[in-house]
Amino acid sequence: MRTVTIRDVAKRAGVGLGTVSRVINDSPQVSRETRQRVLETIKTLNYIPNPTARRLSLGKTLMIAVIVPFFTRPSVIERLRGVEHNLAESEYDLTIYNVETVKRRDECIRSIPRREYADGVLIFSLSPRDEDIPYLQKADVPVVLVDANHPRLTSLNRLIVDDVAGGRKATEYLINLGHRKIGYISDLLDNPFNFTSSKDRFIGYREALSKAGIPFNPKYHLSSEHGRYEAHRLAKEMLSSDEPPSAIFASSDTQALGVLEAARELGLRVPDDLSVMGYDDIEIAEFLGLTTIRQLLYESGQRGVEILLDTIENPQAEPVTEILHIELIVRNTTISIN
Amino acid sequence: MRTVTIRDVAKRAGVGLGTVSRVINDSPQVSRETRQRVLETIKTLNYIPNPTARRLSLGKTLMIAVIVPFFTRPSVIERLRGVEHNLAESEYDLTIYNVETVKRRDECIRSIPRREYADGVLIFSLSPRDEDIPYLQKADVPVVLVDANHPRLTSLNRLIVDDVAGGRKATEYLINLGHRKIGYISDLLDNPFNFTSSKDRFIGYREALSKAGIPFNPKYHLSSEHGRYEAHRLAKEMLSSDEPPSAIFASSDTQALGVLEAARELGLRVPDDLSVMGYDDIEIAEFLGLTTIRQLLYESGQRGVEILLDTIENPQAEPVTEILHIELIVRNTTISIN
DNA sequence: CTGTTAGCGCCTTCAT
DNA sequence: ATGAAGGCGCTAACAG
Repeated sequence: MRTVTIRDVAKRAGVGLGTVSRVINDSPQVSRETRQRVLETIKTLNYIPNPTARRLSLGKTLMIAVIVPFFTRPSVIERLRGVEHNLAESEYDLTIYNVETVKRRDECIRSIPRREYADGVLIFSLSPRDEDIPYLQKADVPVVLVDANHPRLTSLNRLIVDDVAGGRKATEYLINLGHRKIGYISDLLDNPFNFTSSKDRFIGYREALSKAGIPFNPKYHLSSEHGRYEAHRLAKEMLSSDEPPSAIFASSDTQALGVLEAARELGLRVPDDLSVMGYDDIEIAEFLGLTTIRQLLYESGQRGVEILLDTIENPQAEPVTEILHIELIVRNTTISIN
Repeated sequence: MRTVTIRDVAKRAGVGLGTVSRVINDSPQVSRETRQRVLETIKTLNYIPNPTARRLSLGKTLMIAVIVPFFTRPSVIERLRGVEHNLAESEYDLTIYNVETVKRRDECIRSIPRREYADGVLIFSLSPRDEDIPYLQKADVPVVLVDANHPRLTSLNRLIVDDVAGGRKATEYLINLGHRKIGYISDLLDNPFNFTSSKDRFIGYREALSKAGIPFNPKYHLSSEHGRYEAHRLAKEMLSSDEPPSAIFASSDTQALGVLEAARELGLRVPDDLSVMGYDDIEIAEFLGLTTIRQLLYESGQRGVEILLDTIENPQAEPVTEILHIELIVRNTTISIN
């Protein structure tokens, strides 16, 4: 049972294989009846064009690659949902390059953005480092950085999240509620993946404090690997100290969950004894009534694809730089202590 | 800046392009020094073999396709995590075919399991229907059904979840706690995607009731589309009736969240006024202390890949049929009313 | 409108 | 050990 090729169809339909190709590709220059005949034998032979051969011949991969770190994190999934939505109707397939190690991060960033691998590449949340620049600059396919940035990469499309502003907004909100002892629990500020969001949010946090004349207390910043359990541990530590904070700002909703768990464990009522705020507004945040900073995750995926497809169609276009909108979502894990 | 091909390398290195190919593919029959020279020019030319061309020439796609419905649902993600984990080290790339419409479901099931598209296919949670059988039977690549089944498809590898047993287990547990009025909230039992889990769990639920001599009350079964909001609505309806249930079994944890919300809204305390149990044991279940039935989601993805890769290597092997383990996880949304 | 032909980039067999 | 040539299945340009 050999695979049916275009040649079989041509022979069976009594036409040249160019004609079959034309039919497949909806070329207008085929007579109605020939097309009909070809279509029929395609059906009876159960023929499907070989995508690999098409790709080679077209010189296109018909694939969009997305390089994402830890693709099972809720915030990442939300972005991917947006990507998928806008890609489903297109002619492109989606390949996901999941990055969970630094080695793989480097490999992906350096080797995937090439014509041989994809017709367009989305890079999520992995800000290029100086060493990556040359690879990205000579990328011969459209690239969109989403939630990632590098000042020198103005040649790439970028959807930037202003995490400094987000951190500031969150902290200012807590300050306005009367909080003075505000903890910040985050993942590692400096990390080999070059995730910058926690660091930027920290900068915003510091700025807000400073603007309000509140000195920064190093005891109020604890960090470790990302995760609910880790955040749980850190929060417990921070809340068990001599002078525990009255509010904790976690650098993601997932980590905020850990903070909530720690509070529960220590018998602290939220928000009465402790205000908690997260970041991202993932789906579960609403269920939990978690106050948080919403970033448009789903939309960032959608918009990223949009820009990518535009750039594929029109490679000469000026690279796009957009700042993604963020928004404070007040729910009921935060309370005024005035 | 044309793409560098194997020919450029050959010319530059002063060898035939066959030799370059041999070097790329670690053929032993290349002299040390020639290999060295080729390797060097590969590096200086920054050459990467074109995967599309390799695929065509090898007659392999080097891709594993996974067909999944609603890939952003937590339970699905968990399975995909397992897949990704076991695939990362292999030579295969992962393409995800996300199914959110019936049309797409049929297209994917019928056209993806072919040599032209992938070297192996995983199908998650989409049980084939009779009409799909011929397509699947003549699939010329290894296929693994995970959480999906069809009695007549013994030629395919299958990882089966015994949802009848799961539904029975959940219901028996509630009965043992003294509950007699037990609601079941689920998605549509008959649906065009042919998801069978809710229906099977319902069967188990009915079996358990019947075994305990409890007549089935149709008012205690409500169903609609899948989702937290939908389940919320159904639960509210059921709990607002004349004779509300003392326990509700939801056909997924996500839906159990909706039930919890409804209870909260109606001022019912969980578990004192209402016992709630879910299904799946997704990550958030632990955080919420939700009693549930755990299925090995992550492991099912891993095992699926394992079987797939084995079958690719050894296509003659007998198809595997395994029943995935389930387990009752008791937490604190359920209570005895004896 | 349609058949024929020359690649697309790589792998593999066949001589050498 | 290595070079040359044929072929993987398809598209597109060229004749007719």
